Amino acid sequence: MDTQPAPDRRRLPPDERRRQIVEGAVAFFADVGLEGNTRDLAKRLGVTQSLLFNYFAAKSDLLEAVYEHVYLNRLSDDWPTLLTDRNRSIRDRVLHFYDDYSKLIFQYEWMRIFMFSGLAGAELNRRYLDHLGRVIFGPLLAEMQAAAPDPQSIEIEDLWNLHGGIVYIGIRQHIYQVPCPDDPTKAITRAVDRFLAAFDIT
Amino acid sequence: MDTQPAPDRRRLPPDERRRQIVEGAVAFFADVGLEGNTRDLAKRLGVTQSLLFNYFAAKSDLLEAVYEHVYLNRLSDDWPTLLTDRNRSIRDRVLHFYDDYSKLIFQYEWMRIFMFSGLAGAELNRRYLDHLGRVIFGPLLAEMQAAAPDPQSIEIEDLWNLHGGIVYIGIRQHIYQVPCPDDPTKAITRAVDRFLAAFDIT
DNA sequence: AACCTTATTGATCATACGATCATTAGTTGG
DNA sequence: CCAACTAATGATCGTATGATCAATAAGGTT
Repeated sequence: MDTQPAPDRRRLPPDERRRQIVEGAVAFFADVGLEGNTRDLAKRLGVTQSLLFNYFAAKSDLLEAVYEHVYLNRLSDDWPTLLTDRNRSIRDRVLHFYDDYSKLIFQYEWMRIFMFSGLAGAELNRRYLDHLGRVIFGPLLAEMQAAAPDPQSIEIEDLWNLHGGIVYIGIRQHIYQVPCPDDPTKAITRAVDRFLAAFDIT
Repeated sequence: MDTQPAPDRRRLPPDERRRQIVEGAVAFFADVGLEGNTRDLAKRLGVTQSLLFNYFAAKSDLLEAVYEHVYLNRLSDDWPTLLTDRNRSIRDRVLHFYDDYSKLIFQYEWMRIFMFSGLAGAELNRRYLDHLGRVIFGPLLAEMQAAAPDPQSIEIEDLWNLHGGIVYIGIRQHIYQVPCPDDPTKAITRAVDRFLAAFDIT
């Protein structure tokens, strides 16, 4: 047996250390919740608890950085363009969107931190869902109505239902941690196809 | 202005006090999460913090009572019977079930405590979902397969998708607290009808 | 009305946690 | 190789929190 390879690599460049702390904090708070304590986090990072306060004046500031790290770039700007590209079938577009989207959100850290902050009443979640409604489901509803024989039959609430059924896979996987399909693609495809068929969208 | 009407109604019968504490604790922990502290709970109840420990040896015991109060009778024994009653149409049975079920679970306290305990990794949630799968979705799948022209086309995962889309209404309402339909009946009915139509179940 | 039982309280303890700061030691530039 | 800068540490503070227990007083019984 040899000596421990890196007993304590102290004195990282501040940028790097900060990044390390934030990424560790994301993983940590995703596990234990936003009320996880700074001592346990420091232990997991292999640094002292006081070091955290050299980089963040208060725990709430660290949580802000965690939010920013997790929420940033979670919604691609390309999706509205993708969803309104009438050179492709609605089915193609929706499946492509949910393929991308599920890869982004069906992740342990995102799912859990989103849920933790939602339960804490964070405004961030409402803003996110509002954004999702305006930027994704608004245009998508218009596209579907344009493609459906009876446009008035589709409502925004139907889209939320489609969405909820899909998101629920991630909730089962990462929140309740019950057995569910490793690859959600099949379930998503079937749900989308049922949805489009119901409105006679081809 | 008069004196306070009931400054402190002390000395309730133990059973009644215990019930009052548990019910208050359900509401309290649903609001602030399972890590809410006993002093705030006592303040909300209008009793001293130490009184709580006369009824529960530890906070964890109080939480057990909260779980029991919230989870108990959340799954009616009648539903399996209802769902397998072939004198009624599948549509009737499913709508009836989700009418009952949504009334039971689309409640602030249930939704939030279920989510809080799920995030905390509680075995209770897995047991509940497992029970749901065996007692509700198992029989329901069999009924649908018996009623569908192509029985093999329906999978249990499709039922979870239907379920998730419906449950997501409650999640939006009570977890994220975003605008959503006051009465979910319409959205549920539409989702169920789309589902049954997709499998040609009449 | 006095008494007794016990539900309830108030004071208190031990620990957990966020936050602070003087001290230590890793790294870089000359 | 040394000095200066500062990243990182360790000790410590104040408060919050779960839990304990002797003292108190509400409410029924006689």
